[in-house]
Amino acid sequence: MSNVPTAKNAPSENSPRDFIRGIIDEDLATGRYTQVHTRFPPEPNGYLHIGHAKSICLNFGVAKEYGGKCNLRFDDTNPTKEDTEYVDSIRADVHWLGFDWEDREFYASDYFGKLYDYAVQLIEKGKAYVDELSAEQIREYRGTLTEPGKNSPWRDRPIEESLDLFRRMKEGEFSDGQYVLRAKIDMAASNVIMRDPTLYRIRHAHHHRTGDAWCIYPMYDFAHCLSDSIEGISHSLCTLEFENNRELYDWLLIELGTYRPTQTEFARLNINYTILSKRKLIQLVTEKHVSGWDDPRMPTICGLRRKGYPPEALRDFCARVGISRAAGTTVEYPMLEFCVREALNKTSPRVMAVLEPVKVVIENYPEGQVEWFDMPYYPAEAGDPPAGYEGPLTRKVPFSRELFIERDDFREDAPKKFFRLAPGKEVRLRYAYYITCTGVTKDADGNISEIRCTYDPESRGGGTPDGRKVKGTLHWVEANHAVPAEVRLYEHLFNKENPDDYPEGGSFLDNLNPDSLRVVTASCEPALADYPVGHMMQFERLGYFRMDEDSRPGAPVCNRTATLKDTWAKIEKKTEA
RNA sequence: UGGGGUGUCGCCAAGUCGGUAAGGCAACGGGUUUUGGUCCCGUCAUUCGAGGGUUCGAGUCCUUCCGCCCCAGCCA
Repeated sequence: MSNVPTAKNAPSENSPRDFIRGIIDEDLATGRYTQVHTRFPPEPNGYLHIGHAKSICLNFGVAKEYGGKCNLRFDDTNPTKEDTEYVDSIRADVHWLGFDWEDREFYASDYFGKLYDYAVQLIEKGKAYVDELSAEQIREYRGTLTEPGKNSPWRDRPIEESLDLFRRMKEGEFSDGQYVLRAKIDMAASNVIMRDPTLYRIRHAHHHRTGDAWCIYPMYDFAHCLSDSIEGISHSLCTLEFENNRELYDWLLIELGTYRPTQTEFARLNINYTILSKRKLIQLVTEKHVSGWDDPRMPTICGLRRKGYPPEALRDFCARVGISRAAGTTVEYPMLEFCVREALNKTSPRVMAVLEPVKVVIENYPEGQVEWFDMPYYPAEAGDPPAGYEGPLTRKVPFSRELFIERDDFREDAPKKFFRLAPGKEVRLRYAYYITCTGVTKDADGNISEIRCTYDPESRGGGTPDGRKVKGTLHWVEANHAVPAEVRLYEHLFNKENPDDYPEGGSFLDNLNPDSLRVVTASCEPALADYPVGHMMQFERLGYFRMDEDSRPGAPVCNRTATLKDTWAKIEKKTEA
């Protein structure tokens, strides 16, 4: 009755508008469809990446906005490439992204029986035939983009004969490649896909779900439209490269007289400095250019998750990027990073860690004394703790005579706009004291081994009675309580905006960035020793980090998710130039 | 040189019936600030791939041209 969605269920104001939602509005208004039913149909032959996230957000998003449904369907029609490892990862990734297919998890292989029956119907109608040309011959007979193809000598084989042969193909009487089932359409069609496309091929291979029950498998074009039809899909959304296949999609469903979904194509996602080709992603993994599918430098969902990208950031990114039919457009990586920072800024507790430490000795601070400061995880200006957060709001941080600060935060010869620590200059140590640099101690090689300072006892907490201002506030870690952490700093995996841009005879691998991973041992505040795997935090003034799976008790491993915006680096660069 | 698509600011992307170019990212100014972060405020397309045409008026209509993407798997 009345949860039949109509155009009135149109998305709210803040939902992104795009041509697909426009089409749905119209279909609902004209009554072409009365409900929105989409599907996300991955082939389980690899891990999902951020390009898939766009499709997932679109399909599940549109269904939700219109009060409809979205199925998860595995397009598992090619047993030689597919595996349960992939279906498991896909299920996990879609869930992690925040979408739920409820009880609608389907497999094209669920329909092998029905699909076989449809194929028989097509043969009976005289619209399909069993061909015995070899793969090479079929290619030759197909013609070229500018020349028509020619009919197979088996094209007009009697229906009964095709029926018999097709049955025997299924029974396993023939070897791989001996016969195929082809649609009888038009060998002169200008759309090459319509030149008697192959519908079924023989593959004596073990299927991850149907085992050895079948030795003939339907092709994508045959299985996909019918799977959509069987599931009652209204809007079958796919990427642009399937545009040419739409004619066959429609042809098959019309010939078979079944319920007819509408296929609509949209442009796939491209991001600069990254590669989203499944083939190349597999190559990166198998040739060990990365540590695995979930290497934080990978654009896979699991890689981004491990790097620390939150699902809401990915969803936000997909919404901001939008949907269009303009192919070959490339989104700039900073757009993704913006979404990540925006999500993390609101939810990440602040802590302190020093990536590249240099020692500071506070000459007038009592030797042996340790003070413990209560420091807020969620400083007021950084927003409130995330909704539902019930953990501690502060932690204890020790302070003493010997500290570490970031090497970058000190300059012997400070440039004009440098307002961090330098000889004679005063800065604030976050939440602690004001210190003034009195000099440096150097080792035999002339490297700074210690920065000597004095502190103002009146400035405890980070302010002074006289209200004097300091321009710089530095993060720091007390030297004797510092917890060492392995910190993995990531850069783009490729050092070229378009990794596929390489000279003749080269490879995208030539564009691999040798510095995409840098590991440092950071000095962290004690609280860091106990955070669980997956914990997200901001290292003040540095960036967002995530506790990695490789962490061990007392030996944290942190992945840098993203840096904070660094205005100083920009100023410095500009003054250099 | 066949067919199918597509071209709006550095990037992504809105632009009903033709009515006089949204928004986001980036960038650049300025304010606030115990993160050179966040936040706030401001600047940023007389022009819509190019040329013609129709019209009082065109990104939107007509026309010619140009660029880019996809299709010749028994892959999806």
